[in-house]
Amino acid sequence: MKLGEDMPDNQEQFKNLLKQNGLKVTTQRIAILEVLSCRPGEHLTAEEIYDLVKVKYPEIGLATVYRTIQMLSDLDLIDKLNLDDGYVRYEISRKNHDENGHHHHHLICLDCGNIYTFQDDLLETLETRIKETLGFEVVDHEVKLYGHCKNCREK
Amino acid sequence: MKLGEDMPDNQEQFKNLLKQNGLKVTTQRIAILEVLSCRPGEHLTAEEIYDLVKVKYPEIGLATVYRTIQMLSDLDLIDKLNLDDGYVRYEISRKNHDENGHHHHHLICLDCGNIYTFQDDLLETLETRIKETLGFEVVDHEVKLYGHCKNCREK
DNA sequence: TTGGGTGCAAAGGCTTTGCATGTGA
DNA sequence: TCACATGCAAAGCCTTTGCACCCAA
Repeated sequence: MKLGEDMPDNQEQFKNLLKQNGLKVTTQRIAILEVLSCRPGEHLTAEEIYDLVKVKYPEIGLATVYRTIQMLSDLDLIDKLNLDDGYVRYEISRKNHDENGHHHHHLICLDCGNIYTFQDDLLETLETRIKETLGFEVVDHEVKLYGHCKNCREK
Repeated sequence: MKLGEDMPDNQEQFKNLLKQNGLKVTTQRIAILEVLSCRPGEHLTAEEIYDLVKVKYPEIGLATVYRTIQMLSDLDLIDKLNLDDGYVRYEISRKNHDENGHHHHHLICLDCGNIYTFQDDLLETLETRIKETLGFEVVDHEVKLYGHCKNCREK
């Protein structure tokens, strides 16, 4: 996604979504979504989002960030990622680019901490098999793969 | 695993592991491991473990439970499971039954909250492919599948 | 105008830590 | 004996909540 190209569309969509849900379009909400939209693939904590929004909008409160994050999550506009380090992280949803509505997967480097993402439909087979054998119908999944990234392995 | 059958072995192994690591064998540590060993497949929070241990050992403190849990996790004797509900859950590790050292996967029912587990090596293929294409070497993974279980679907 | 939104500070809730006492080796 | 372990309570830390003020519609 390029800045100033898809972004305005994204914002319009967001505004409409708010209105459709009886929510108000506020400067704070727009600012928070913008921060996340400008950083696809980054996984920001609430505090990090707070600090980034404060650059352009110093009056914002941390509570507003938490409330907005929750709202964005409810609206499926952002994805949660929990790395068990005490922070919950968020990134703009890529659902638009993923027909089946599934989340992408994360590769987490144990050495440098970088997070890489990838799309894969391999789990489709698995989910079909689970439904047939266990009667469990999968509607969503979260996959985290831990290991050593290319850069760290070459060092 | 049956009570009074594999359990003593498990305990002996545990005691040796403690000694090997310069740690002391205490009543509390044995009691906590026992509670977890007797409940394979259950996913207990620290508080739940605390309550269960208190039945046989009422003097134990919650801090000891937290400290022991951390130790058991470091020794790879228990697995962590985070369902993002504010609690971290623990279960006795099944690593012994899993040659490659990988964790099993979790099926989480969105209706009743029950957690089912399954073993699968389908990810092997995926991990090989990831190594070939991205140069990322996977050493561990965590897979959570959310959906509707058989019981809930039949209702 | 007016009900939802915001900012600030206080409260919550799980987990960790400090410290004096206890105990396994 | 003595270093490690435990219990209790206090502190930490991320997140949520209460409330008076504010502002989008």
